[in-house]
Amino acid sequence: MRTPASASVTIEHALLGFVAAGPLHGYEIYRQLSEPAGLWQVWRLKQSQLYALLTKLEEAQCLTATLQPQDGRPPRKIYALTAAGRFAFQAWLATPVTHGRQMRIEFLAKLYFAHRQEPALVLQLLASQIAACQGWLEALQTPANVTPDPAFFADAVQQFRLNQVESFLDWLIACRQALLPPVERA
Amino acid sequence: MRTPASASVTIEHALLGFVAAGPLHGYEIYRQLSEPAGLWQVWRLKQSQLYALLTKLEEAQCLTATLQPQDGRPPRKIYALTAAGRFAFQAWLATPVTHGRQMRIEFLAKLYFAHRQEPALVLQLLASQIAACQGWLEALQTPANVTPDPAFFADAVQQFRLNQVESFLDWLIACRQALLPPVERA
DNA sequence: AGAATCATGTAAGGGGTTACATGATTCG
DNA sequence: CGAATCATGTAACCCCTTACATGATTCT
Repeated sequence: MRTPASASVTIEHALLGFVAAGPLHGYEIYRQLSEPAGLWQVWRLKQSQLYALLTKLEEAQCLTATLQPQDGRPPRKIYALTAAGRFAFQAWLATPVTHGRQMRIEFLAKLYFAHRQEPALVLQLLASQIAACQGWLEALQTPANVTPDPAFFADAVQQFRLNQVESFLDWLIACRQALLPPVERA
Repeated sequence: MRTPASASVTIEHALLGFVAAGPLHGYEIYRQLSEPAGLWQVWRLKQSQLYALLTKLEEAQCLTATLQPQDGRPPRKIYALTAAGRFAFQAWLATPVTHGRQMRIEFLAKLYFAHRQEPALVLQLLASQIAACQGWLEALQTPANVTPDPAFFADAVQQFRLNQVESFLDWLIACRQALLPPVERA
């Protein structure tokens, strides 16, 4: 009964990225998802969960399905993006993640699809995520988040978080460097 | 029906740490857990989940409960550690986490209880976690995990992981430095 | 012929979250 | 007197995971 209401652009929107290049049936999506050097590296889905998510995306009208009968086999459900689906996917792809815990899976998934779609997109994604991380850094250094009298545990947690964000930034910047044409170096 | 069987020393064993200093009733555990500068920083439990976990720990015979009636109130359930519970807690506390994703909550929880119990324990915990992280680093550099021909995405993921582990190590070592008596500097 | 794989799913179970229930005490 | 807090929980729900079901091809 509870409407998600607030913009919950969640990771399942990543799946739209497989269909973005053209209509596909469920099992083919599963195979692309499972390629060892691909998205599988960071997001491992069970087949059954994939089917559940596809059904959900269909209900959310991000995907439309058409049945393609096969002789002597269950019919394939060919999924294609709706206009809303294409919009939702591009929005997901362009939005940086808002918490450090989303870097490990969700941001890397964005990176995967950005690179698949159009390598130039990767630079935009990196830029907006770098800006977001710099924002986290400032928030962490805000007086409200700095414990007045230093206690071991609170300090350790604070340092841990600073350290995490800084390391994300280092990595993001290194990724950007790696993408700039080598010509730039003079 | 499936027995966890293999050593699944999970985070709920952290709760035993509250009782380690002496028997407590559920609500008091909740209050200590909710102190803003304490474990709350890293692990936020709903009251109902806390009660559920306490029940589970009781069923697992890590805790015993004795009812203490109060007039005009529901009786308090006073929890105390069993021998098995004390053992399980010490084992949990002494074991480094095995995956990077467990650093953010579970390792910091270990740190919290180690410091509460006995500051000297913190150094042992740091040392064993440092060793574990160095192991992860070596595993990541193993030929099996290094992609033969460099592809953008696989490389980015690999670099992300290396970067994460290195940053954990930096932080762990900085924590250790902060704990060594300042006398050491000459 | 028999086993494995392709290609869909459905069903049951476990764990966690949200919301609700209860009844006295204390605070303003 | 009314509201918030203390101090226990229970009930319903959602999500994910594991296991099972189906029925035809393809491989040995």
